[in-house]
Amino acid sequence: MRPAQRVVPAGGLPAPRRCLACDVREQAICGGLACCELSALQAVASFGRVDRGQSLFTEGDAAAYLLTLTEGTVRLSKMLADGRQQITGFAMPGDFLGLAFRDRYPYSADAVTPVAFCRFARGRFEDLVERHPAMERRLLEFAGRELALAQEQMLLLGRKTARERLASFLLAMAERQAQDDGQPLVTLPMGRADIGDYLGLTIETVSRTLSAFAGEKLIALPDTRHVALRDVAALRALAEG
Amino acid sequence: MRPAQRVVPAGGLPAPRRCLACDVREQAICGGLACCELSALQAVASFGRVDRGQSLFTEGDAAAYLLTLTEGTVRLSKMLADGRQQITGFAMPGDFLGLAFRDRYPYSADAVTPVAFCRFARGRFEDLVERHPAMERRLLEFAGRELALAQEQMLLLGRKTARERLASFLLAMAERQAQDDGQPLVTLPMGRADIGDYLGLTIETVSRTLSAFAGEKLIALPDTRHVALRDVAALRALAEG
DNA sequence: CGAGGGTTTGAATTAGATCAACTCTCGTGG
DNA sequence: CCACGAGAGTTGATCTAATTCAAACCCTCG
Repeated sequence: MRPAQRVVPAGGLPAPRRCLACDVREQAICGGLACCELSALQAVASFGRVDRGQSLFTEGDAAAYLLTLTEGTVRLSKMLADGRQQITGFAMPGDFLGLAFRDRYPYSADAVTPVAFCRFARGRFEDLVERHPAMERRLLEFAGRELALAQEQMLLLGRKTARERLASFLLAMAERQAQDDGQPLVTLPMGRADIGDYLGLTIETVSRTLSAFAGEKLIALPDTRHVALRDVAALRALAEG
Repeated sequence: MRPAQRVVPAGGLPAPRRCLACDVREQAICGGLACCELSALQAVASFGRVDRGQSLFTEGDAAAYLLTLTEGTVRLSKMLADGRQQITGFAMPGDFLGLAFRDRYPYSADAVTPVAFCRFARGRFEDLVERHPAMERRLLEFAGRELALAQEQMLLLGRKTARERLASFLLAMAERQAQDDGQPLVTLPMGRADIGDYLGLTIETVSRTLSAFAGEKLIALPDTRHVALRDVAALRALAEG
């Protein structure tokens, strides 16, 4: 893991307007809250940024803060004693980090790109949640979605082949970046190593499989950070077995 | 995918006393509720049983009911088009089924042993939850725990070897059956096929690995449904990499 | 006693990992 | 401006853990 986090105080908007101006408010837990709830939330929030490669928090640390991601991509990962790691997910703008509500973070969160976030002190956030059932409902909704994703990923990791895993991954990324044109162009914010650690594969297998897909005209690889899905139907058939 | 569920109306205790007499109330979502909440919950509950091998619900079905398991073991699984399946978890007494709160069940639930449960119609349950924030909090707590378990399982499926998976599984089962004596005797309610589908392995690999553990005196196998953990420390070392 | 499920054990096969070499890109400094 | 080096990605050859295929084995139950 790289150097620790250094939270940069936000410049820009004056505090009272910040949440209302937030791009990701509707997708985030802040969405659908009454305006008094929103301002209560804003009162316990602080805004921050970290550079690519820096850590937001580390597995096993005391869980002092909960975060809503507003810009960038974050890698969530768990590690074994000997250094093998599994990425359990990638968080993107609007996602909430810290849903498990445990004393210690059960996974690490590292910035894959430059990242901006809203940070809530855990104790104050929990008090707030206790007083506002609407927030609790919203969190439960988020947790349910996460849980369904996690179960989908277990199916992938336990039973799918390398080709099926990559096909599933590309389709999931396309869906998240949802521009529903005929041939989606997916941007990969993370490198091959992170894709491998997410799919339970090695770098080499990821690279080989993508090359194979390109050879079969299922995708095109204009550069290492972009994938054009040329045959979504075939990819979907692969992904579902 | 055996015959469908047939809910047997509960005999036994008269309705008003049922929840108060329930063995699993403290572990289940029903625990820690005020007594008025408990009786509201009881009002929308019906009790049922199914035999081993029967299905409680199937992936993709409309999610009409949510359940609390009171006796027995349930297998939760997702399937690919060609029949490969991944078991995402085993539910035991006190566990709640249906946390994802989606319109359709995202996985199937099948009885591994004879099973008894409390069943709540989804709509009525959600109304109830809306009116009782304490229940919402309790559900969030359950969802957080499930999420942490799912992430742990992703690490297992993505990065652990067969030996490490089996060691982790045996320790987790021992913990769940928590009788903290020196050499825990674990009962396996499920067969080798289910263990394999849970750990992302084949029946043969499960069987071979257990035999190898027995050969190394890490465990003893008095019969196929029981495992005595003879060297917990070594198993733990294995499980953590 | 014999049939049938679940389990174990053995031999052959293979998907993906590992080890290794090479390429490409990009940023730095001579 | 170009040489250089570092990091990321690709490609190739080999190896291996786990799967697959196959054959017992061993209970339980009619």
